[in-house]
Amino acid sequence: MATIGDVARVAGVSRSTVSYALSGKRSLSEDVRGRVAAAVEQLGYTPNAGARALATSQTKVLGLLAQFYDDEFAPAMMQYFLGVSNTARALGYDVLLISEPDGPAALERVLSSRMVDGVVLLNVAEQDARVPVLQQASQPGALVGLPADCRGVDVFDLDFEEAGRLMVEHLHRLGHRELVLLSQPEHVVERGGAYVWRLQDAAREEAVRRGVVLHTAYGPPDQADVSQRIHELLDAHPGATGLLLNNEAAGTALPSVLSARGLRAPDDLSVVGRWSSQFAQYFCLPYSFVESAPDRLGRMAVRQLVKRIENGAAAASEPHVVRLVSPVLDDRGSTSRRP
Amino acid sequence: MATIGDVARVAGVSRSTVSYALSGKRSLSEDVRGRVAAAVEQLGYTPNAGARALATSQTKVLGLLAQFYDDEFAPAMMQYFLGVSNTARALGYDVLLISEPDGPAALERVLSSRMVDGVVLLNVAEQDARVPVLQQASQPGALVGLPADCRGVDVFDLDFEEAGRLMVEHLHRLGHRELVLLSQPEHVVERGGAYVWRLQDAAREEAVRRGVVLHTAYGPPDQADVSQRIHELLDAHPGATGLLLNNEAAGTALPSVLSARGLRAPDDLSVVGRWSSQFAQYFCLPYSFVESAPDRLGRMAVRQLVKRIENGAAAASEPHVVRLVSPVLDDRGSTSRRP
DNA sequence: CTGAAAGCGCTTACAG
DNA sequence: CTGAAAGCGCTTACAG
Repeated sequence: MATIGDVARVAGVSRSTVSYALSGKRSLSEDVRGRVAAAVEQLGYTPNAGARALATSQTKVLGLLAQFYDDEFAPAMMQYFLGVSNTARALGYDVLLISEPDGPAALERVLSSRMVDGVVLLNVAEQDARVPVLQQASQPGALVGLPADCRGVDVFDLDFEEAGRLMVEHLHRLGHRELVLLSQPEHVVERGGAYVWRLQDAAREEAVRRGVVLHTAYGPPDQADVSQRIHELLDAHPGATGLLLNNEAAGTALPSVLSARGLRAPDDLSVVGRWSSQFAQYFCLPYSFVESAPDRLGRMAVRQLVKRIENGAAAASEPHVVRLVSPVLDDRGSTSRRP
Repeated sequence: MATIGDVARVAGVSRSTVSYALSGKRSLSEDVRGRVAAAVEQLGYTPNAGARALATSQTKVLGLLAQFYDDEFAPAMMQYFLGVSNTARALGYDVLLISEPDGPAALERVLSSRMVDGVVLLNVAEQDARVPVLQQASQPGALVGLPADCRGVDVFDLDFEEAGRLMVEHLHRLGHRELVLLSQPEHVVERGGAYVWRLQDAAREEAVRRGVVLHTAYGPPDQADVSQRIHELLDAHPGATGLLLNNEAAGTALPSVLSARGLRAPDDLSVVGRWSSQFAQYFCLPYSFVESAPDRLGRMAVRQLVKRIENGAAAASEPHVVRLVSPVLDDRGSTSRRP
């Protein structure tokens, strides 16, 4: 592997000159610049990333911490990855993917060994053991998900309260007075998936405010039973004219459930889900939904993170942000005036 | 941030002694070992990964190259990631996630800058521009997917030919004589997704061999039309008693299509898919399927890759492998004797 | 406009 | 059993 010394020798200049030629940090004569470029070309020289990191204390790598659970397929995760990865590259950073079960330990490891200039935490729970680790670290971090303690970190998330209100409001305006909300399985909530109850609680409050009856339920522990759960809910609440889904698997199962019951959306039942447009597209979901915009959240998190990394002292004094993205309803025609 | 020099000072030993104490590469007195441990503890010392990489020429990082396409949701991708990431960590490696659209350039970049000790290529197409880049590199690589040219790389993939034969054989044994196979959209094939026709061609040959009529079709370019495509196929081939799916979206859409037609599996139609068990579980797919085992393939690829990285000279002489994993049919009861 | 030199934080022969 | 020193491949003040 060619080193900067090899390039210098071939070009007949010093190593520092090669370095400056590559970084453009000082002006060089046409002649020297040309000789260096030729030598680089000839030797196929690429700077060694490790050596550069050691000299500059900058790795140009971002850590991406994802939490996986055996009982989750996490279909939105991929979109987060893409949003983070693409944005990072556009800003000159690579992404180190950390998916260890023990998130706090993994975070501590990559941070203290200086493998990364900053981190993005995905799937942040309300009480998330990774957050205090990050708060102690010298590198900045951006979170996707809303923890109880947001000090010293930048936070991005969908405004799930607003999403809950939006879903209820939308159907109330169409004349519906009795709704059912099916959320993720309860174990998602138990491990700190605060977004589930943030949406649910807000939907409940909005329902009360508007005089709408709202029945709420969690998805079954095993997604295989989700069709049955939907059947049970519709059986239990025959007066309900609207179904709200905060559960991707329920969305994919719903067409056959409705078909089995001889129901059609929106004629017999109005339906609103909450998932990403990529998810809707891939699984051909014919329902209106609140867009959860995972790619956008990933992008926002990385932008803010890189800004903090590169602004150095200036950024350190800038206040940290908590940005809750307003949900947008993508109307696919699965809701209509109450029959 | 504490350095090895700080630890040495606090422990009252030399920096090399600290290094040896940490690596265990030479025996030290109880006393010294204890003092070093105490100093490390007291200072919260973690070795700087970049400095270590520079000194050892080993980054302990693996590159993971994934190709994403706008028209794909790639539900299996996540399982590959998990298989790769978990196995890598278990073997002491971190994973750099590379998802740039220009795969060959990205590969060249991380390889020549020595950011990684080796790479795993996902989604390898038959003619894959990343493969020649890898073949020129000094680091080893493992592929998931079967390229035309396998020289100098280790290759892992599901045996899609065998999968195609297995699906046909299974239904033929149950007395079925006319089948329909719905594959991925054609654009997946066009960009080199050889696995699509590897399965399809083998299924065709097996059908001919067994005297079974096999109708084949690609999924629609837009997955949103997949339900309609299934309807069309069933309309066009009323005599078909078995449906084979090499298309995840078709699997999730099928329940409502069957329901709409008043059909039931396996009473009216036998169904066999090809996807991962995680996919089947999350989307509650009630059909028998050939397990595509993405996590297992990821694991195998990483194991082989790490073996090559760490065996050094010994591994270089070892022949490269092309391992096609035999498919396994997970019987969920969606097939039965021909009515 | 260019170069010699120090330094980033490790590891590992070499020496005792 | 332990230490002084060289070296990994860069960058960047410092000097001219």
